[in-house]
Amino acid sequence: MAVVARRPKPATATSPATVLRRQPRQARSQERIERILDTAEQVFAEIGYDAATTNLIAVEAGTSIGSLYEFFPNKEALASALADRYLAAIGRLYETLIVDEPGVTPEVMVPRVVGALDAFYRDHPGAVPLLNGRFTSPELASAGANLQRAMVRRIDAVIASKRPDLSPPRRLLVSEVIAELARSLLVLSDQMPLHQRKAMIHQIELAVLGYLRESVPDPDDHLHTGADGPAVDANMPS
Amino acid sequence: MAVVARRPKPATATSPATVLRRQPRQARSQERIERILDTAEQVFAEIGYDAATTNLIAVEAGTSIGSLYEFFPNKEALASALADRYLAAIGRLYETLIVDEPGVTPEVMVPRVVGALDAFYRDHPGAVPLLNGRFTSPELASAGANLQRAMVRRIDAVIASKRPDLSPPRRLLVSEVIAELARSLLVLSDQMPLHQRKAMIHQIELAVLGYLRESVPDPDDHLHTGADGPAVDANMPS
DNA sequence: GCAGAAGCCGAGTGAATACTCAGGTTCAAG
DNA sequence: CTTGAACCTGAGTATTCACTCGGCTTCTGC
Repeated sequence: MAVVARRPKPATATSPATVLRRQPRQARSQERIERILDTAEQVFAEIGYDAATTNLIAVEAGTSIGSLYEFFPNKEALASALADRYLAAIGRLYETLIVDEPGVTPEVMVPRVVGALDAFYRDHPGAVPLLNGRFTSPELASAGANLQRAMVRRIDAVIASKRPDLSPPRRLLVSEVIAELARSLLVLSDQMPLHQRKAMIHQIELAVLGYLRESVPDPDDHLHTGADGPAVDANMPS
Repeated sequence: MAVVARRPKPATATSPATVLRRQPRQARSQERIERILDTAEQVFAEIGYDAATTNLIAVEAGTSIGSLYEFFPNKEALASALADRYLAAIGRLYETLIVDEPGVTPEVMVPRVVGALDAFYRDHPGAVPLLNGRFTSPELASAGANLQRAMVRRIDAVIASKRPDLSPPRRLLVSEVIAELARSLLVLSDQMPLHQRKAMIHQIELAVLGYLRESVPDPDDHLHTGADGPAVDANMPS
């Protein structure tokens, strides 16, 4: 991985926020940019960020390196632009799926969210290493962390509404665990052979639901109230 | 990542199985090799395989590139040698911990295995990307896959003994899910900030146990026998 | 103590590759 | 139609980095 520029920095000290070196004025170049990004996504996913050369990306996109560098200041900007795409898409997904609606039980919501995320990562195999990789640039890492926090907040809000009896810190821990389970699930399913993937995903839904039952015993469920209440001791963080 | 030689292959067509170019005859060089490997482990873990240069590893190990290449045929051999170390250690760990003994319930074994693996990966942060990385060389990938299969087999054997009522394919699926949960847990805990890690690990144990209860209802547990028996439908793979 | 083997060193080599730039082409406004 | 801006091109540049090799040092067996 190691998304690090070879040379310390090119002389152009442009603002770090902007991903594009220059805004395109014509439709032709706008399309070219899209094509370059689509190709970069493919190439990164297939051979990894480091092994991907900017020349290869340009050629595969049917253009020249010169054009690539006309708009993207450097190789990392390609990764950043892709990350922006992914973050927006996943953010929308969360907003749509992790909601506090009356009839939506965990048994309904968990498969829904898990299924949607699985589908997304299947369609975008480059997203996992980009957002969750160990050696990405600081900007990408913090972008991924923000996304994770957003998911935690949404889950926390839903639990707060459904289960007002839980203490806030306890709720937060559970939310964090669920979000982490979800993230690791995605990393996992990303590495799975396709034929096992579907069955495995379903089992993982069971694991999440199992964790919920284990960790947050349902007061309405007379079958689970009994000697094994909060299952195991010491559920709180130190 | 992309553990791929820059040049197709150096002229020396040595056997691929051997990690060392030559066996050391003197104690001094044996120690040097160990030091190089220890340093490589650190450096890979800190900045990743690609960003790590062989020169840096040599210097950090207090030796010269010449000496490094005296024993290791190329950069990838360093990774292979490390993988061998890891595989042996984790294999021993499985043999010790995943065992079919009378008094050992899931509630005992799961925390034990999870704790040991967590400790191992904490002490060896390079192991996760090396064995579970997406763009490692084919040899490393298949080594990691073998390890995973070994874990599945051991879990399967234990379940077979404890729960002879389960059908073999069902058992296998459950074993695979548990092994995958364990693996993803490690990838996860590897990326966690240390202060959250302990609490999170415990919660993940709950998730594994919760999955077990959800997926393999305990016939002895009168609290869980009832209307929600096997919890959710369609537990079998297509 | 000697000879030869084993080990060690690090400047140097060649290939890979991120990025530039001078010169050409296509567009849009007047 | 003209003109200048936007756009495109790809050979070339500068740099990095895996790996070599000739010369030196240390060890071991006799």
